[in-house]
Amino acid sequence: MREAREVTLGWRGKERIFGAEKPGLSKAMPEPKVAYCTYDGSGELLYGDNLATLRALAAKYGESVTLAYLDPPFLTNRVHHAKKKGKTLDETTELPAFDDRWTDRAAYLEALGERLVAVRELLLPHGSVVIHVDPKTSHYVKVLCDEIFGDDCFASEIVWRYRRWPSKTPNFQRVHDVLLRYRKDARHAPRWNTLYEPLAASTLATWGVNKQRAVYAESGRRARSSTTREATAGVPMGDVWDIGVIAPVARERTGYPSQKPEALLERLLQSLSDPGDLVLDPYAGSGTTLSVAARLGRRFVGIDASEVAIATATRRLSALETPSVPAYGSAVPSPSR
Amino acid sequence: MREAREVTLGWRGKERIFGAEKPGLSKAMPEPKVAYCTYDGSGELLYGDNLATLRALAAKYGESVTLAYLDPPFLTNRVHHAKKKGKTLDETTELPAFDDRWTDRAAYLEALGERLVAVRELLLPHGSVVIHVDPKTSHYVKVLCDEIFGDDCFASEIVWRYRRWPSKTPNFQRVHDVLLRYRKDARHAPRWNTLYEPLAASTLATWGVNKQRAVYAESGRRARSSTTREATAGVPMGDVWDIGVIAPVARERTGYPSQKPEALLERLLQSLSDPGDLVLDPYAGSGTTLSVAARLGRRFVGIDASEVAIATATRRLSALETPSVPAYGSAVPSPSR
DNA sequence: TTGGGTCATGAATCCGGCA
DNA sequence: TTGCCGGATTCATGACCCA
Repeated sequence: MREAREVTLGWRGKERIFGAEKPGLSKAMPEPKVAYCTYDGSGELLYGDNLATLRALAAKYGESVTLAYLDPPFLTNRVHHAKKKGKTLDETTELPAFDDRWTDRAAYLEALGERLVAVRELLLPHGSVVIHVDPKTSHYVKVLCDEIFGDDCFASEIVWRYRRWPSKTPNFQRVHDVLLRYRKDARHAPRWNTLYEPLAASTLATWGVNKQRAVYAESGRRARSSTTREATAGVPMGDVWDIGVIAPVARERTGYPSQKPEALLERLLQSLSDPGDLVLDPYAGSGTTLSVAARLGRRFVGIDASEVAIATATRRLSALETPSVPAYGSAVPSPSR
Repeated sequence: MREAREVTLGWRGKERIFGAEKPGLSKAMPEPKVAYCTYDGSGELLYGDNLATLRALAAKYGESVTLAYLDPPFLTNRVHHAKKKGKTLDETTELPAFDDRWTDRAAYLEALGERLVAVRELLLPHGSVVIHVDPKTSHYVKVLCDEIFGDDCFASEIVWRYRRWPSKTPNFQRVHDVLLRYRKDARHAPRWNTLYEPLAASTLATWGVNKQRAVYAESGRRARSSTTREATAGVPMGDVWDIGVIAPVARERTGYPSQKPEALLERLLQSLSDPGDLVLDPYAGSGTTLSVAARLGRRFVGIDASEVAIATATRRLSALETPSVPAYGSAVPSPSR
């Protein structure tokens, strides 16, 4: 009775997501190849279809992942290309990096749903998934995820606010992406480290850098607040993050489309995983997640089916392990703004 | 065939939304009462159920609204109270303002969906709807709206980012609401005025306050940009808005729960309506939309079914029209006890 | 008039205590 | 054992007062 009033997404053929073949049973499953492995074996990059690979990982390792970050295509119905600089500036070439064309929204959601179900199998009870989407797809993905993870496991909608060159359109400029976070198990204390942001200007002006504390009158009623001697760490980080897109000339930039800033992944990994934890990225792309994981001492597994992605990520990871080459960015956590 | 693959929300009893009785046919429809009307007749506040009232308005006026702003309850499953200050601080009393309890999510979506269908009937071809929700409900509401308005009429997801006191939670602090904007008709140029934000600090440092212009080499390739003599108006406004919540001691504050800042409504009205246009708010509450509409020279219609809301909004609107009393007269101790 | 210092209190969220 | 209620936590910000 109650069940029948659940609100879910519906389309023809949806059952495919949940009725998926069990891991290891499909004969046609191509064996994923190890494209890169760190010197100490703490991280690897796998070349192959991510669905098949996720199922193979689940069969082999079971629950082992503390944080899974998924940066799937955004249902743009286009092929995205990687830019590669030639010797001269005119010789810049483009190679197809990934294909984001779908017969319809249902096909897109089926593909993503199957992968989310497989990722969930790999999560530890205190683990999280973060799915990176845009404001056109986020709503469908959230409703789908509520069904897969349970709406009581929904933790946060994180808004990544960036700044970019404005376009001339009779509308508010689109300057944000959305990250959905789910927990594996609502009854388990999640892995969590609180990060802090700087205080608001008005707070600094009024209270300075010391902690506030409420003061109560003898009657028990609230009186004025006072400051303490103790310095505050700042305000606990919110769910709206102001992080610049990677500038066209940034050192970090690889030319791979859809590349995300390292600062974004740093925040996620620092708050949702500890050193030594296993981080998973089934849409590894240019390897930002893996690179940040390596720098922050997390173990990692990345998967991608695109040759260009594998080449880009491999190059990036090797550069990290070669001490003579400076690593990207600094390990210093950057406060917002 | 194609139809069957549409992705929509499903639940038992959903057909109610679209199969609603036609306006004017229900005998039991209570006649809405005019609770307040401006001196020149350009704005009014109606006391009654908003669904019945919207249908009555549609029958009477047809398409006439340029901007509809809806601030429905957020599915909190609680009753929300208005605070009323007594003579002494101890005498602060609470009155129930609105009831946000539902049997399930489906019931909530049915109620909202019926109202959205009725609101759509009232929109001019170049009109917009803006629905204010929180990150727990926004996704369901967006999927529902895609069905009602068509996903090609989805215009923006606006993120209202605010600052508030922190809570101790092993999660990112929730510090944003979501506003969904839809157009009535994708083939019609929408009502639109571009607003501007101040330049980012980094831009100011590099470029100063003058307009940038891209410079192209003779080959047609992009060279470095230059500044022009002309001062820039700033960056066209984005879809992430940093606006403070109404401070506990602000004049603007009425004590009504869920009250929204006037700054938020100002941005919406200025960009999505012109002076003289008709603005509709079916969940008028404390009357912020109406008050801002009156100040900005827009015509307006507000509806609410709560006595406390009607009293609060009426007080606020009268204060605006009484020149001897400073605007925001709501902060003045009310004469009634 | 402008500017700095003081005050009040909130669409929060967790946790512990008691039913 | 589970579920509800109240206490504790401690940032943000406009109003006000006074120099």
